[in-house]
Formats: sequence, C-alpha cells, structure tokens
Amino acid sequence: MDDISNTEITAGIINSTTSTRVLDALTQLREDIISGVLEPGEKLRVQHLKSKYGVGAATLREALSLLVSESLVTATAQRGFNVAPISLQDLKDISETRIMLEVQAAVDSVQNGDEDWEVQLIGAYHRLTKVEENSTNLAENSTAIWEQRNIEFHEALVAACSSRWVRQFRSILHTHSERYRRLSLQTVGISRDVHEEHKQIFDAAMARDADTLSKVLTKHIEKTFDIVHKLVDDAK
Amino acid sequence: MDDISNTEITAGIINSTTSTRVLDALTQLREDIISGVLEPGEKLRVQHLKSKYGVGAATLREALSLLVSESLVTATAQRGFNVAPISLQDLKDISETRIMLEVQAAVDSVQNGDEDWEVQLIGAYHRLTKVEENSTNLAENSTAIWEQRNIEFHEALVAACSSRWVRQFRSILHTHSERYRRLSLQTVGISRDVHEEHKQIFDAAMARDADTLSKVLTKHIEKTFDIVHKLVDDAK
DNA sequence: AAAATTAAAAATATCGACATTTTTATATTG
DNA sequence: CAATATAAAAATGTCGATATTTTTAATTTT
Repeated sequence: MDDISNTEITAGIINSTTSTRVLDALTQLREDIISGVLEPGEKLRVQHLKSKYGVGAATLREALSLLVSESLVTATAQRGFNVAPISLQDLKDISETRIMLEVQAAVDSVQNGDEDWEVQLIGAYHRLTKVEENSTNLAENSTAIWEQRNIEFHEALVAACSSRWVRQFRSILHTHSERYRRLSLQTVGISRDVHEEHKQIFDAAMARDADTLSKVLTKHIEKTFDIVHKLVDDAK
Repeated sequence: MDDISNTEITAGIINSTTSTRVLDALTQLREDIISGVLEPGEKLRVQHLKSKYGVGAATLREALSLLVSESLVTATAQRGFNVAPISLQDLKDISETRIMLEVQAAVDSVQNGDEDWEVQLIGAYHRLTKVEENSTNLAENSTAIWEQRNIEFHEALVAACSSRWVRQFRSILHTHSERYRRLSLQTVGISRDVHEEHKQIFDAAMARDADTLSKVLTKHIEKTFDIVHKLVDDAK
C-alpha cells in the first residue's frame, strides 16, 4: 500500500495528486461549505447540484458521503443530504475540544519532534509570516493564501505528535473552526495580533517550552471563539 | 430537521428506523469488517462485493464512502477501497486516545447528568449484568447480545457529556477497540473480571465519584490493550 | 535470465435512466 | 375555514452499461 504519490482519503484529509470527478466535486463542495456559499443547514439537492458541479448523481452522492467523514455534511435516509448546521454552542464545543486535542498534540510534538519536524515548522512559519507581515493591505486572493498557510502552520506544529488519531480529530475540528471564522469574519481582515500569537506559538515550540506553548495555544484558540461570540452578541 | 423517527448518519453513528439499500449494505459491511470476515487491509473490490451484498456499484461505493467516516475503510483515488489496516501501535494509539476522551466524557456526564441520565444508565447496566452473570455458558448468540449491551452501557455512561464532538470521537474509537478485541479474542469468552470492572464503573458513576470513575475506567480500557498485546506476544 | 515492452484481463470511476418516496399544491369534507 | 385527503411535482435512491485506468500475463530485447 504505497500512497506516497496518490490521493488518499482518511477521514477528512486528502493528499491530492491524482484526480477523479469525485475528488474534484468533493474539493469544491468542501470549499463552498466552508466559505458559506452553501449555507449551514441548507438542503443539498442532488438533482440540482449535479449540474452545478458537472457530475452525475452517483458521483455527487459519493462526494457528499465522503464529506460526512468530516462532519461537514449530514445524511438522512430517504431525505438526502444537508450542510452541517451551525450554532454558538457548537462553536464553543469545537473550541474546547480543539484546545484539548491541539494542546496535547502540540506538547507531544515538542517532546518528540526531531530535526526534520523543526525544519518543516520553520518553513511553515516563515511562509505564514510573509503573508501576515503585509496584513494591512490584504487583498482577497492573499486571504486565501493566508488561510492555506495558516492551516499548514498548525499542521506542521502537531506533525510530530505520535497519535494519528489525535492528529486526525484535531484536523477535523480545525476545519470546522475555520468555517466559523470565515462565516463570521468574511469582511474583516486579519488583524495584526494574530501574527503576534503565531510568533509566540512558534517561539515556544522551538524553545520546546511545553508550558508556555500550552498557554499561548489555548489563548489562540479561545480567541476565535471570543471574536465570533462577540459578533453574534453585537448582531442582536 | 426532525430526525427522531429517521435514520441519521453522523460520522459513524446510525439511528436506524427507515432503511435503504445503502444503509443495509453499510451495516453489513461494518459488521463484516469489525468481525474480521473482511480482513484488515483487504482490498474491497466493488465488482465482487456488489453481488455479495446484492446491490449496484454506485450503492456499494456510497456505503463504502460512508464507512470512511468511521475510519473503517480507506479510499484511494483510482485504486478503490480497502479495509482499514491494523497494528499494535494503532491499538495503543486508540487505547490512549480513547482513555483521554472517554474519561473526560464520563466525568462530564457525572457532573452534568440529570435523573433521566441515571435512569438510562441503570437500565443499560441492568441489561448488561443479565448477560454477564451467565458468562460461563456464553453461547455464540449471547456473545452478540453482550457486545450490543456493552456498547449501550458505555454509550449510556457518557450520554450526559455536554460535548457532542467528544462523544462522537469516543464512539468511533470504541468501535475500533471492539474490532481489535473481536479480531484477537474470537475464540475467547468474556471473562468474569469484566463484570466486576463494569460494576466498579457503574458504582462510581452513580456515586458521582469522578476520581474513582477515572481510575477504574482507565484501567478498564487499558485492559483491552494489555490482553491483545499479550496475545500478540504469545503468538511470536 | 533480468529488464523492458506490449497485450489481455480485471477493476475503478462514471453516467443516464427509472422506480420509489417525499414534498408541495390542490381539492374535499366536516 | 380548519383539517384532512388527494393529486402533481420534485427529489431521492437505485441499477446496469461503458469508458478509463490499473493490474496481470505474455513477449520481446539486451
């Protein structure tokens, strides 16, 4: 089973090289769900969507079924598929669970990470810094780049965590966090503070300072919740 | 979205009432994977399996895609589906991660559980006890019943945990634990000790004694790992 | 005989069509 | 006119057939 040069789907994670119609649809659907083009709770009509994504019914259904893996889509017998709903309570749950898993994973990484992990983390941090430094004039397309690099940075941070399962669950929750962030902050740019937070996380990780890392990482995750929470309250 | 009387699939969990071919195939496939009829790592040929399960290719593919949700099946582009592989390391990972999540969930339950939670737990414990008491003469069909009631007991224990995500992840890991147990202990019956363990868990939960609960539950989960570990070593 | 090429077989991925079920709109009844 | 029953529309779930890709087997070449 050599997956190095091939597209493997483990609950939520895709390493794309080869492409299929299912994977294409899956990728587009995921992006549309996370970005809010497909609204939370919305019914996903196969008949309608298959023309939109240019695939047959069976292919679309397969893509939707795979998205159930990531809890981005729900399936109900005889009643089709829906975009996963959202709620403030759900975001709270996600944030808290994510803190538990991500802190554990990061600490584990710091304790087990070898030189290669360090190198990868430095690279990811560097690429992230590059887009965050010019955060004032953040154009639309660079937002997409920031999102990608932010994911990669967090992924690199926990890459040396010895538990495949913790990494997998963490990754799913991170995707959901991102969805909430994007649904809430669509118009808001990336504030300068975020870079400072990432710096603190990076520094603590490189210093192998587990305690500090726990603290700053926890705060970092809590902040997403706080911001969305505040926005929801303000909207009332 | 009223799912009370309908079959909802959230990553890994199914509440069946209505049935579809996809759900039927899914249920059978899951059982065959957990029981070892379909061996770890085995290639799942759609052409071959569709006659075995009496469904069309698209339907089978959809069922397999849904099983990716539970990490019981892996999908690789252009190379089809495989049964999730197993390893001792994976079981170790599962056990450790499960301890983290299940202990947290149980403690949370104990702190938040209302009267209804207690009633449900008592019921589940009672049903489990009934099959465990006659564990000496455990026929094949009562093993299946025990397995079902064991799942229900553990589910009832954490039912009052406020985090949907923790419950979901815990459930997936529990299924995988069960798979390892069944793959390893196919001929071995359920030992008497297990009932004593379940009793301790139940008593601690009812007494709302979080500390004791943590301890006995941790031990309970560790034991599955130890037994399988020992079996693997002996096989050498 | 090992490596590389080619040919045949098998398997995956995909679509279009259709039966069944659910939903919506309309009509009927107390 | 509210509640219920009925009819029409829409959507889901399903299968069989087929193009494409991968795998296996046979053949050729160095």
